[in-house]
Amino acid sequence: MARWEPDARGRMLTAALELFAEKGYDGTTAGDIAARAGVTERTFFRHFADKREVLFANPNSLDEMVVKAIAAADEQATPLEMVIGGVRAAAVGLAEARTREQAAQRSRIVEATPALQERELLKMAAMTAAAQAALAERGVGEPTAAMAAYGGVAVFQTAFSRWVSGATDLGLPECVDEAAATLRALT
Amino acid sequence: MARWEPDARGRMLTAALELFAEKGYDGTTAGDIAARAGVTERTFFRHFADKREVLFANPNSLDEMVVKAIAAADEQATPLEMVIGGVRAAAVGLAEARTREQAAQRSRIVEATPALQERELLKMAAMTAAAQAALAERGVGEPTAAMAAYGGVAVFQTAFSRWVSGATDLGLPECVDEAAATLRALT
DNA sequence: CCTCCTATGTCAGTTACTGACATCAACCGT
DNA sequence: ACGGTTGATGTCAGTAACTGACATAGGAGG
Repeated sequence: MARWEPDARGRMLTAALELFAEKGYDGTTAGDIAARAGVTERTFFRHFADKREVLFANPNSLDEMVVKAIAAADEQATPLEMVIGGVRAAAVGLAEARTREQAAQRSRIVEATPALQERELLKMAAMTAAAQAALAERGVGEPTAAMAAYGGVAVFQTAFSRWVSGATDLGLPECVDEAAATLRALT
Repeated sequence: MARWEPDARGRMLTAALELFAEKGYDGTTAGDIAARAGVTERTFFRHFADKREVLFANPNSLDEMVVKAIAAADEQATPLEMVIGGVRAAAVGLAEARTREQAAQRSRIVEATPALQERELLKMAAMTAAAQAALAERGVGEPTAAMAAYGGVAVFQTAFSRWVSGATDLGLPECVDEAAATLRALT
């Protein structure tokens, strides 16, 4: 018999989601989450760098998918097309990992809490930086790589927001296509 | 004679900048800043919602300038051009308020501290939302307004980053023009 | 001269973290 | 089988970011 119940991390993850939904992010302490998961607060902070990270603990990071897709993109594609292809791949991955309702519930929590919005924005900025670096790897010059990365991530954010809003029946990848078309129409 | 020295807020502002430069953001406590400004920690938190806000306490908010410029934009302009015009106006305002060296020093502090990056991203997101709302006011439809706002803010961020980097002798507004040209060339 | 207003001080309390050290099942080599 | 090592956890004390409640006293206004 194991010394402790297995999958402490998983228990904390679900406990956190439950508690955030019940009492809100600010209304639940790290100790609350730990208690419901049957561990101590100290253990919580061993698994998550801070309280916010519980909501951002993704095994299959979107960044990686974006980077891989950019690295594998067609030589003929423009930088913007490469990034859009990347975020589309990430969208496919994300939609496989979660149902829209799961994503929407998480989104509701994040949108209700500035501290969580900040963290989400930081993750998006990391994705932008990763895309930019991947473009540089493909030989895209500096001001262009930055702008293309921003554009691609903007497409992703717009698409995601529209997807979870329920304003459409489209899947997330199709929302990406839609947002990409909007971006192209801008100029 | 006044009961206290006047301009406590201003003293805290400069004390914070000094201390962050001397000991780093994480190395200075709110109490340190208050002490150097000759007030108590409690007073610090009465003036600033949290420790991060000391670095983001701008009297003339960039958002306002962007919004005003969009409201005043030429009827013929495309949504993207409206936002770019807005961030250009903000760039002019910012360059009037601070020297490049001041902006660069502040940038160094922010870039060295994830917590401050998050806050900066939140401010940029607020600017995006403000621009989007201003576009909506001008009758721009939803997916387009969001993408145009993202694009314009991306231009601003790229321009600002290039300006403070010292890689060019251009002024901030000219960096905006440059970044805008890069964005237009993307498609 | 009295009164309210406002900026500040004081103090106690909560919560997010962090470091140091202890514990003990499980695993690994002999 | 036995002993040493490892790794995930517990325990505990401490720091720092805030927050609420209440006290204080100059200054403005009647």
